[in-house]
Amino acid sequence: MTSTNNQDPLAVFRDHLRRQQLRLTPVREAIVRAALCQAGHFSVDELTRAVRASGHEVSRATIYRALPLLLESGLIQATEVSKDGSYFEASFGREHHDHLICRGCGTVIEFQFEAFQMLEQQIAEKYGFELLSHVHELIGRCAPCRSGGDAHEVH
Amino acid sequence: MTSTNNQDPLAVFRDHLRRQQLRLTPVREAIVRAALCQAGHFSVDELTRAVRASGHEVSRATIYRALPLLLESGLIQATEVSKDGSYFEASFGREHHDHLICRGCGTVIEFQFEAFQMLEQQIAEKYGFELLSHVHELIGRCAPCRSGGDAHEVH
DNA sequence: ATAATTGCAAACGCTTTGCAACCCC
DNA sequence: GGGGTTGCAAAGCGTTTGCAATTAT
Repeated sequence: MTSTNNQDPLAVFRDHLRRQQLRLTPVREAIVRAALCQAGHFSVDELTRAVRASGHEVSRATIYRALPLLLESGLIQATEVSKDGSYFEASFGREHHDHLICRGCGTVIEFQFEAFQMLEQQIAEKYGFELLSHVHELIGRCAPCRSGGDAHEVH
Repeated sequence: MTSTNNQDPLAVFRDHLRRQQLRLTPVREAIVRAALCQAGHFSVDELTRAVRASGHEVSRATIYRALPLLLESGLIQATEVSKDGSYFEASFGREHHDHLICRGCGTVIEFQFEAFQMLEQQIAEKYGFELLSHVHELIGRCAPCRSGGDAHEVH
């Protein structure tokens, strides 16, 4: 129950900016409004179009520069839509597993927990989906990184 | 219990290639070997370095062209490491939720299931992690796409 | 022999950044 | 008026692709 959480999101945003001596410009305001109006998930391009549709010229560069501010102030969050690709792992003959990842040093621990699979199956069925695959990653800080202070930066 | 599953991975790969009238070249063989030797997760660059370290000149382009073949033949899988960014959603005042995504039409359904959170917490503790966030996406085919045949391609 | 494979370099799409003009505070 | 903000265009980065030479079958 923080003080700003029940306020108008724009106030939250302005406070966040002020705390860093940054400015609330009309363009940024339009970006915030547009972002909050988005029904569900949106890409940078979709947000850009939405801002422009609201009558504000804006360059993609400005959107890109504003996004971190919206994220920091908690108005939006990165959806982490599963990005198939970029990383791989050998799977020949291996059991399925999910990942526990340390944000500090990048360590990846594999874990298996059948209970998850069953619950996932139930949810898929509930919505009439045929389940093909899933992404399940737990992101945290491992014991060494928690005590050791700053990140080690590996992977 | 398919016929090839217990064979040597290279045989699986060769079979897969042959089925499509593709060729097993020394370079591809080296790529397969290197991929299977990788301890855990690897990027395209890491794989390229590994192949080169094994004594084979190879261009990144060739690696990129070979990866789909390894994926199709089931020797490796895309890890889908959470790619923070690219997609966002408004989070101001919203409850946490996870996503059920249709591979056919891109529909995203949000779901909440407390049981997951508790299990995740348990796993994190088991490995001494402080849990910061998680990514949990179920990927499947929605009812319309299952019956309607081919994808609709939306989002 | 013939069609697949390869490396190179150019093209691509998305994101970041340097810079000069601009404008909020 | 000073320092943050913006747009533009250029640069980056990872991935894809056209092409001519090469090679597996």
